[in-house]
Amino acid sequence: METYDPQAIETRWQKVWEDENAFHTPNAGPGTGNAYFVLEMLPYPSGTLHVGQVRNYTQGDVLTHFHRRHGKRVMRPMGFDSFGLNAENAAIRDGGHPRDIVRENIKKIRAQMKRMGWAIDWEREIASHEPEYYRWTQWLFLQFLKAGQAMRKEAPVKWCPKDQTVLANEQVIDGRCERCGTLVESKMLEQWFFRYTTYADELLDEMDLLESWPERILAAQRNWIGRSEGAELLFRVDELDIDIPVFTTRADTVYGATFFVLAPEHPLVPKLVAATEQEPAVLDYVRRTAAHSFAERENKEKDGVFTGRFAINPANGERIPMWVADYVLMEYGSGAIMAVPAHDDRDFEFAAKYELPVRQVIAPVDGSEPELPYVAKSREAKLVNSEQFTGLPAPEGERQIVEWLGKRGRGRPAISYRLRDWLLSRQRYWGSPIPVVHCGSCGIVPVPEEELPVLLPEIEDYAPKGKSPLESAEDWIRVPCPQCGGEARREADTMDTFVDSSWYFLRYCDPHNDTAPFERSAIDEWCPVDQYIGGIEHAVLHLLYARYFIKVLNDLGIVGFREPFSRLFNHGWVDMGGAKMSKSKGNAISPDDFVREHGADALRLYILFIGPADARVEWQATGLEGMSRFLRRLWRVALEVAAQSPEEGPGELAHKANETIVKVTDDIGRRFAYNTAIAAVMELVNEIARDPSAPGARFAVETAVSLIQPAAPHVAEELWGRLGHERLWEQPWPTADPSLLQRETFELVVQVNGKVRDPLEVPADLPEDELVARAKESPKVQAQLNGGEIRQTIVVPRKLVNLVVN
RNA sequence: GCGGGCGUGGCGGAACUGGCAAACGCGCUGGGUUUAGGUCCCAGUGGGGCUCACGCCCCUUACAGGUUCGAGUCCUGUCGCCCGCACCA
Repeated sequence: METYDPQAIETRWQKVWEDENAFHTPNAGPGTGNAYFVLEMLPYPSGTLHVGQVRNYTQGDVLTHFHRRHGKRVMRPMGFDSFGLNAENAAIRDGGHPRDIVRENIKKIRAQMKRMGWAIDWEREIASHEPEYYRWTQWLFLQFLKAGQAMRKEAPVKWCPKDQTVLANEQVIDGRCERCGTLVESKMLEQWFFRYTTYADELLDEMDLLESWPERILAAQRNWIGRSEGAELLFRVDELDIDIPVFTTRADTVYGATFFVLAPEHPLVPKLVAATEQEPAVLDYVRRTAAHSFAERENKEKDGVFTGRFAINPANGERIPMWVADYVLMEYGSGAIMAVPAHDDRDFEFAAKYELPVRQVIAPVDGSEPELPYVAKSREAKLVNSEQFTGLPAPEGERQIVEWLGKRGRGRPAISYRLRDWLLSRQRYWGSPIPVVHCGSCGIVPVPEEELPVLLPEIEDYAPKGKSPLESAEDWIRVPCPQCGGEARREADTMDTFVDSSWYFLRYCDPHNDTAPFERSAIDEWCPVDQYIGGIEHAVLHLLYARYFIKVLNDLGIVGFREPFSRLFNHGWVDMGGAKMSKSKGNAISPDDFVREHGADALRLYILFIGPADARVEWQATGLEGMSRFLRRLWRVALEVAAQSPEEGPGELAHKANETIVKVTDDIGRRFAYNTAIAAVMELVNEIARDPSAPGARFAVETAVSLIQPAAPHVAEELWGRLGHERLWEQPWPTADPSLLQRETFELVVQVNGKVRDPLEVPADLPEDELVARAKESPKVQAQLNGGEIRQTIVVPRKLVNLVVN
């Protein structure tokens, strides 16, 4: 018998699919129906693919085939997130232009993807570094600018001293740069921001529109947005005519405020201490704090310095000392707090260090004496030492105090968010230029849309210098102002690559459009994405940015929906040596050797079989052999069955095959349980192998081949041909024959006191009382009953009988 | 501290709605085919006990309770692990 030769089979079919453009799905216009958009997250073209990424795209591939064969017009595109530091750093390290590095990498990855046999519509390929793409990234930026959603502002920002660029909040992990691990510093800089925070409530509330996002992602986003309801209270600075607002979630504790703290970066600090005895000490403290990285600041013991000033507590008129301390953050709330040491851990720690007074104003309702700090805020806690509010439950006390202060103009309910605006400018070369011009007389002027794209200039030296390398492109940077024609300079910063990936799925719908980013009709046909697949690492990065982007575009009337990704599946990553497999960790395993030795089908099957699709798994190459073994067995059995004259008839194999159809369809379509789907087909093949000449064997083999096709399309296609058929990739998905799902008998589980005593084969149509009678007849059951009296009989139709005795 | 999740053989895992725990695969053991190795085929493989044997019994899903005729699955508590956020007022 001819042996299974995966190399020959796979390259043959890959050529057929390529020649036929088999997986291109053209636009058919909106309302055509049946459109289904399968999308995996945009890959970053660093080097070559590893098996962890193979997992992502193989899962998407199974769904692509599955939905195609259910009659859907599936769009399954591919592209590359090709701007960014990775290519730029490689260029600095090894020489060469980032563009050439990216081009090389994309070429290699594309070849690997084709060799994996993934059903990708290559006619829609995009790459974010190409002018044809970033022209429209720039165009979208201008729409945001017009709408007031993009702006320049000075703010305390995170700065990576190694990459020499600012970072978005989301790119700082444990106080370190997400990319290089360097401790991140704080700088006060004027930068470009998207007004992310204006959409905080929509980003929270419209989570209801998401059909099946994993709870952990939603939780991470809720957590990241960090909405908290409280109040803003006004404290007057004694002897100065200045009011300073504070945000608090514990207005119920206002009578316990014994001191007041400002962040070192608070703009009023210099004014408070100007020309006072405390000025040198305070300014020195502010300077020393600025020199600390965020991580250092978080981990050190709290300290601070007295300003010499006092604030007036708006509730009781008390004079309380004002301090500057680094445990108060300028970025949150108003950058100043009322400190209530009796009921806040941090304030308590600070008060203990500087021997500041502690006054308890909340106590348990049961009258017990709590250990301080006592942070309870519930109906179990009541106010004490709080003048007319004493005795109220804490939540009610809060409400009344805010209302009372409000009437006197000293407070109001307020909401604060942890979310900060999205800092989008980067002082680096390899990104899309921000399409504006700085003019001495007109200020910031957008580049006219018809002049887009603003092309990246060619420069010699990409090395980061703390300001954008584009500054050195003198010819490029000097331009006449589009408004007044006077001398002006181009914006030299480039955009965060997350801007590129916030809209790429829209471009797939109309990838070659050169007069607009996309036709609205193309978007209406395909979007939102029906099934998005990607790793959890983008929980609060890409996934939140893209949601924001779409909401703005929807409000601008550019797209007709609120949420970009209807359904999201988070695949688990692949570990190697106990750590997540990645290029940067140096533990990446290339698929190439496995493809060469066992074939793409075996690797595809194995990566699906290795564990539940959403679980993290450890890479173990030994399991791959089992998949090769299975494919050889399938090959042998199929050829053997193909060679014999068909002996049809609904035997046991026909039942088994129909049950397998039901199981596999449900596993793939509803549960994303590719591992058990494959196990089910294996079971069927094992069953056929026991007697390939049994009745129904041919039907069973064809079913097995058809069901395994989304996971192992090459061998399935080859065997389908040898079984006398054609073009399996276009065949309708098999449906089960209900009459063959019915069996004449079933195995009745007979229990005594809940323990299985005798499984009995009985006719399917036996009435309940007959089932019980059969159960009682069983000698094994009789032995267990031991003549005892049956107190209760439980019958589960078509499953079991449970006899309960004393 | 807050939030999300997990704990099943030597290993990866299955058991979806409470109904035969360990499907499927890896590994291992024995046997067959083969000049040999590999491939391939057959059988076995959670623990303990009884039996010459066919078989039969008991225990077992981190631990302790609970609900139920029946719990890996539901509830309470404990222990352990993973992930995200964290000086957010």
